[in-house]
Amino acid sequence: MQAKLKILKALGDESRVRCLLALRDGELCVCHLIALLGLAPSTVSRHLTVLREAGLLATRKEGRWVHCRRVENAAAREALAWLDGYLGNEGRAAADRRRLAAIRRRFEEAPCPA
Amino acid sequence: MQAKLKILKALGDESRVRCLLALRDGELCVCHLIALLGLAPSTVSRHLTVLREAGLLATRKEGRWVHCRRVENAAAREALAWLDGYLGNEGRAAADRRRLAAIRRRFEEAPCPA
DNA sequence: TACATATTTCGTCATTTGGCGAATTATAGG
DNA sequence: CCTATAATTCGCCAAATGACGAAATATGTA
Repeated sequence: MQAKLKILKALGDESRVRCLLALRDGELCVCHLIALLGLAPSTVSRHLTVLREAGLLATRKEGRWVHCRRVENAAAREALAWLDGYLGNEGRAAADRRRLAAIRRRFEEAPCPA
Repeated sequence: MQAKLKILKALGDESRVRCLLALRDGELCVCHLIALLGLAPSTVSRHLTVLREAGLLATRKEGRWVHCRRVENAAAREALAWLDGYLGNEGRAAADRRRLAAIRRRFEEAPCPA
């Protein structure tokens, strides 16, 4: 029960939930998430560590950037699929999705302003 | 998103999850949950308040006893149904179910030892 | 090499959390 | 009434949490 409970605990924070929902459509780099959440880089990094340690998030380093994606194992997928259905259409998640599109575009032109 | 997030936060604690799973098979009185968790009555009461404020738990007073049950609305049911599937068969939950049967039996004979 | 960028780690701070025991409230029974 | 029982509320404490900024750690670029 401990592993899944850790997942539950990790889901008990709005910023972390927003990160996970933002990753529905594929990988994002940390600077995207920093821009999305509007929090200090160190704070976002901490949240991502919690998600990683809960087994919900995997990261991949590419040059200076760290790309984040959801983890694919059973315990994570079960939780994430439910999360998507439960919160994926709530106001905040929809707004984030729109903002994220803009952030993606912006980052294709200019470097990360984090 | 706030209401559902409150639910998520409420689910981020092992004792509260155990209470909710214990309530799968129907109402329980607070003293059953106290016996099940092995925590101080005041602590259990606090957890139950969190669950009630999250909209997951309803209570009904009958004489000296307070009976707890799961709430039936959509947001709660969605979360609880998922929780049952996700954690309902984990070791701890199964053990709790067994212990609960014993606790129920015991309480039919003697008064609450909380 | 020197510098800028992306991210993490660390130290600090205020707030929240989960636990307890003592006191309080409500109700049933002698 | 008085007492016992079931719960809750309150005050306390230690530990965890979420936020920040400063410093450290890569890594690409001039």
